[in-house]
Amino acid sequence: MPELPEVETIRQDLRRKILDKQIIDVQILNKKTVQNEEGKFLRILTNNRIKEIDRVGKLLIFELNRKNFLLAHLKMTGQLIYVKDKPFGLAQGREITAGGHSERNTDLNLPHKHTRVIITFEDNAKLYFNDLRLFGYMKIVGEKDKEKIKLAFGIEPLTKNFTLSNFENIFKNRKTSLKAILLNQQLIAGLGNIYADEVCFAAGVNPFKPANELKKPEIKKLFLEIQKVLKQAILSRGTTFNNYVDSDGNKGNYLEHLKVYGRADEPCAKCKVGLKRRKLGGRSTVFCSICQK
DNA sequence: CCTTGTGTTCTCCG
DNA sequence: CCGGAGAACACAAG
Repeated sequence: MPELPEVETIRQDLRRKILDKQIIDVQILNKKTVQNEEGKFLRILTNNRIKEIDRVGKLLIFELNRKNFLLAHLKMTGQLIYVKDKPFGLAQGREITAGGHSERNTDLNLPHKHTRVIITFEDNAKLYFNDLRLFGYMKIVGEKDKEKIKLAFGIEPLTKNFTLSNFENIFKNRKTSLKAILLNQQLIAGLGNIYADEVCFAAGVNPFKPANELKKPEIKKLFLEIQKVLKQAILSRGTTFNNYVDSDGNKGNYLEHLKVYGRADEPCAKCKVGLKRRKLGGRSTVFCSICQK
């Protein structure tokens, strides 16, 4: 479940690894993952270079030469794993030394049965797009389409465009629940089920509360907590609940910071009363009925 | 049965 | 009957 902090972690790491390197080979192992005609995808990528890596919400945008853009969305179970050229005699990826704080949970004997696309660079390093459930995708688009897609997203919460007044406007004249607002990518980009629940708890607001019933101080608290939670999650390199790993195959460290997500029936961190779990828009939602009004 | 991100489709209301 | 909002569904696999 990569959300903004996880996708941002991948973006920052990959920027240092693959920028400006020539792509010498591309393999499509599962056609469903690539949303272009196969020949076009291979033709545009091969011999091209990634000039910059951008992100909007949970979507990665690799800027290529000649005004082409490779979009990559991980959806629920996608991974982008970078592996340097293997020293002779060692299995791919096994040379990485121990000692990191993070725990490796990915079989780095790549490719494996969930590898869908492999991009090879001039130094024989490889970028693997793995995806167990086949929801994720890669797609090459031109500049016009790229801009159109970016415009469809709402405010980026960690940019200067995210102002209290912009945020307040989102709540006006809307009857839907607070959490539905937070999850709506066309309003605010990047929050998913984990961070939406965490932000509601941190702000002390009930996720089921209708948007137009929120008071100004509640909106302000949400505004501040969105930024605080996302920044801390990025510093922790994201949350690994099930499937997520960074581009080195390492887990994120934010799991231990989660106060509500995945903690139904556990005591609330603030008041010690058992956390509740209810469905909201088909999504599991965990909250404290005492601390979140 | 459960898990979730997002695009599409359906329904409701003024 | 139109527009928009919001809810429901579809998808995928383990």
